[in-house]
Amino acid sequence: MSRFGEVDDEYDPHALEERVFEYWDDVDAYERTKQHRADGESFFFVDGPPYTSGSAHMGTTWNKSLKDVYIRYKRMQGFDVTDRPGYDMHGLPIETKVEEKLGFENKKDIEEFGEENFIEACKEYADEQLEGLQSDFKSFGVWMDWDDPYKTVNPEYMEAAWWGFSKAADRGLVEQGQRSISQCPRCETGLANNEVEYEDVEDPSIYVTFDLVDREGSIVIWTTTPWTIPANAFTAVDPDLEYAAVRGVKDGESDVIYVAEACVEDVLKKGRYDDYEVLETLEGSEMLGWEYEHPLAEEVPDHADHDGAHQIYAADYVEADRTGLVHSAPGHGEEDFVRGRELGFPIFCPVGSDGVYTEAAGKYEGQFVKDADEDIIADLEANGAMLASEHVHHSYGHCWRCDTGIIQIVTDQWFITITDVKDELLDNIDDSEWYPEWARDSRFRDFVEEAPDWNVSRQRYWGIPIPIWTPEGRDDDEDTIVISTREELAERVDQDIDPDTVDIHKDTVDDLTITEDGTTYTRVPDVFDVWLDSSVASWGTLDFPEDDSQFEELWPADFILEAHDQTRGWFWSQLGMGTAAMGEVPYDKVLMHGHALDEDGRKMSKSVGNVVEPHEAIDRHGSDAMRMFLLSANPQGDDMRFSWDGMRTMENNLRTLWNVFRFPLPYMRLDGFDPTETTLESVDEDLELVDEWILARLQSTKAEITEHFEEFRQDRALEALLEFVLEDVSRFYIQAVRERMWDESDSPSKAAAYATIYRVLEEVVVLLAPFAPFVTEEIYGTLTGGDGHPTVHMHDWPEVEEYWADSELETDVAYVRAVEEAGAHARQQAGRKLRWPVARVVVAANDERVVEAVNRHESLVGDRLNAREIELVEPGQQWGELAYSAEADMSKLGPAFGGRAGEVMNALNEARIDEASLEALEDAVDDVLGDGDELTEDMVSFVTQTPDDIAGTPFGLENEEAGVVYVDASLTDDIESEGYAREVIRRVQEMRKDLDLDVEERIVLELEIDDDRVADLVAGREDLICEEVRADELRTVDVDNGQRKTWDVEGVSVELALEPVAAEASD
RNA sequence: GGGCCAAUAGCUCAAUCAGGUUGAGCGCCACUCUGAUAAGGUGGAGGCUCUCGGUUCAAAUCCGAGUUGGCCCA
Repeated sequence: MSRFGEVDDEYDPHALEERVFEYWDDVDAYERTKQHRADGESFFFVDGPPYTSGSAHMGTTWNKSLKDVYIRYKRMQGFDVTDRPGYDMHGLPIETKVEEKLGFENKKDIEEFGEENFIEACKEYADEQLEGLQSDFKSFGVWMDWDDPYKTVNPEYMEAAWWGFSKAADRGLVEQGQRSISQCPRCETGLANNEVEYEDVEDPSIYVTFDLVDREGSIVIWTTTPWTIPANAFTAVDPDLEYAAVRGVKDGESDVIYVAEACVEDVLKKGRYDDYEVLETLEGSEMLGWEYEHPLAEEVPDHADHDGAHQIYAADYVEADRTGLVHSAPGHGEEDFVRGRELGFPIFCPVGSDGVYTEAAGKYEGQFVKDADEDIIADLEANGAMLASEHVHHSYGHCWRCDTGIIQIVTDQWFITITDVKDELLDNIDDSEWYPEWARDSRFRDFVEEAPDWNVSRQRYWGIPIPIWTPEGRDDDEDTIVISTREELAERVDQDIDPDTVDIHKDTVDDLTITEDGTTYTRVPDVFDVWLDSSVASWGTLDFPEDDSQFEELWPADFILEAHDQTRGWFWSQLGMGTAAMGEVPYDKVLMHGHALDEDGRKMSKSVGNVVEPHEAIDRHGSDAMRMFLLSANPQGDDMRFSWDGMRTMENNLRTLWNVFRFPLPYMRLDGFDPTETTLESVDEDLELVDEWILARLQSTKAEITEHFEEFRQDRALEALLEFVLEDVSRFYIQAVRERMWDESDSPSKAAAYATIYRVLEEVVVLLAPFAPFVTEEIYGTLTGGDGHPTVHMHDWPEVEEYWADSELETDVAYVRAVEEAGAHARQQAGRKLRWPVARVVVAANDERVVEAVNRHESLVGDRLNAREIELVEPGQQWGELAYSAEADMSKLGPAFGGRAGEVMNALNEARIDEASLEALEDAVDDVLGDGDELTEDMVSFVTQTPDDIAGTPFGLENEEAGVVYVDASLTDDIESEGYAREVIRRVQEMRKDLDLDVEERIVLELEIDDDRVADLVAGREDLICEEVRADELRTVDVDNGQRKTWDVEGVSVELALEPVAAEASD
């Protein structure tokens, strides 16, 4: 780009972004930026791998934008940042998508299709999805190493998982065992807790009576899963809870039932008893050991029949809810299973992995459990064991992928027994720093404290095979071989394989056997839970252990950043795996952001139809605006509401930046301004106050932005930067230096303004580059020509230059601006447009610094407020003809007046007095002051009430009242003369614009004013008018080539006509 | 059912930790400027600070109980 070249008149994000993409390509911007930092201190960022199904939604887009902004920021600070993106490509979600595509119903279809073919189809599908995600991420300018992402399906990555797992096994943390797990009967695999989604469904709700063996009556249990009744082994009570024996009467017959005392009324009502009587109450502990009969003993002949079966036991999962007695089936429920094992019971589970009753279920054999509910309910009724049967709406777990209702069954699974290292896990949490802190201390810690052993085995195909080989014919966890690398695999297996080329997916490794000491070992057929894949990302991303060149230096990760759903996901799996394998937490700093919600704060969901696609946002407002909008949201734990309005605002902000940037370009070009020669340092002597001020503001803005970045509050950094650009640069500085740019001669002042604005723009663009990488690139290129870096993203992060810092000056100008704003307000109150001069502006200051500031900037204030004269009233002095009231300071009034403080405040606010003294004030509020009440200086501040013709407006900084600006709007002939002249000028300018005249074009003007007095006043300013509108003479005009128009100026009719001089000459 | 977080102007948020007359930006409306012009400036309207209790002279703020939303867990 050539320096100060022509740029688009308007900010057009789409054309601009397209140009920048091409430019990046042409100059290898990304590669060179990375290369530029290759020798820097390393910063190890690890990308949490998105799952490759579906495209990038607004949440993913937010996540990647955040990553990009911090990566760019760190790079600019000189760090060599690891930026390898990752993709999570294994797992059930992809299997189910592929099954859907192929029209498969269950595992049998897959087996017929062939494991190898199925795995290949999954890989193809995942790769397709990956490409879609990559192009989405690239489209909004994320700079990561897209040519070399880590993929969880690559052999070297799978090996990283094997290695980690084998380290955990070395520490004795891998075991096989029975567990009660959530099983998806369709996918025929166990699910991790975090793969279970809860939905509201209708289920049976039954109250069942178990007849007692040694005494009259029965106990009552409640359940929503009738299909677990066949597996009942015992019933649980709370030994400390009060229970009651109740005789209920129904249809003339009576039953004795036992329930918790608190539940008596509810249960009897459910059972539709006409009347009841409490026979006795007893503690749960007194019921322990009572024996009862299995209500389906005949239907299920093989039911649990061991010693101690069908008795009452204590358990801590009992609550005084429903009946206060809990039907317990250790072959199903997790708590039941744990308690059953404690009691030493054998586990009876008559249900297969497909949810169909086995032979052990007797009468129900071959039925799908949920379908058997009806039969079981009917049988219980027939057996007289049904107290009440109804239905209930409740939330019930479903498979996260196929939406099938899960069942709890006990099966053999492989575990990483992280409960054995719970203390270590909790200790390791403290080695990580979280933003926000509560995410770690409240949320994460709670989760880790309660986390059970990690079930890592899945009975599926598309995953990393579990690298465990067991002696043939056995599948227990004794004498196992755990393989850690491909090399080790090649060495130990009986078959001949090449470790460099072998793909270690299930179809390949299933056939491999190991023979050692005369024993043949075969692999356990399971694959890993997909969460184990990403849990090893901190070394998998380095291709460790295959490539050990970086691990030592980089590990653990310096920084990770994900949404709050990853507390139970990646944040946890990495802690678990890191601790099990390495004894350490694999990350130092964690930034946890929220989810992207719709405009109403609801979750975006396809079924609701409120999803905003990122590409639509880009189409409407551009990538830069979208990024800035996303990055303007607080990243620490809070959810973000998407807002089209917010998007538009960001685009408008960029448009203002664009206008600020292109405004000085024509002048700089015209004057041949060369920023390498005319540097800020070279024009130091010629800098005007406003230049020094904007440079000082720039320094404190830089400091503020960097501080926010270090606290992971890029939203606040952006806010500070935008405020600087919009408030300080656009609305104040540019306004103030415009006239210096118009100066046609080469003045030192103009050079100083150029150098200042150049420095400001350059640094602004660098500071904004991490947020808006496109527009900043183009601006930077235009400013630097060939002299800068090839890309703004190679630039160093701007540091505060103490030389230019000047907090006193910043404060002074802040006062001046406050005066100006208040003056403009007062003008409006007085009904005097800015075009009309006012006789004087009086600044009544409360503070000596205001006096200084206004003195130093008197002409600036005078110009801006179009005042003939600026008058100052020193602190402590009073300006004539003012009335006063008072404002109360509640922090003083409260303690002094107690309950009456509010009343006193109101009286003070309403009081009107002639002089600002406490005595006068006390008199005015006499009726609310009691005997001995006294007002003091610090309780009140006086407020002025102004006379006619004069409007006053208070001004100040941040709640501190610094004084009052009065505008004297009384009229004189001189003022009216200029005012009317300005009215004429402005209308002529508008007509010039209508005629599309060039700025330099000369005209002749005709001027006809109805009102004699006004005509005289305007005549006195003919020179001014001619000069401003570039009129050569005033005379009658032939409007064939020009324009004639009659205007209403403050009620006076003014006829104007003009034509260009050139046009007239050609007549 | 339990844990964590949030709730303040139409919208996005600040003020909450350390109690003292609720603020900003955007949007809307009116006015204004006219050599950045699909830009700029000024003003106005707009708040039972989610509800109910408590502590206090004083509560958006502290405490308790709810309601709604989000995430997590069962």
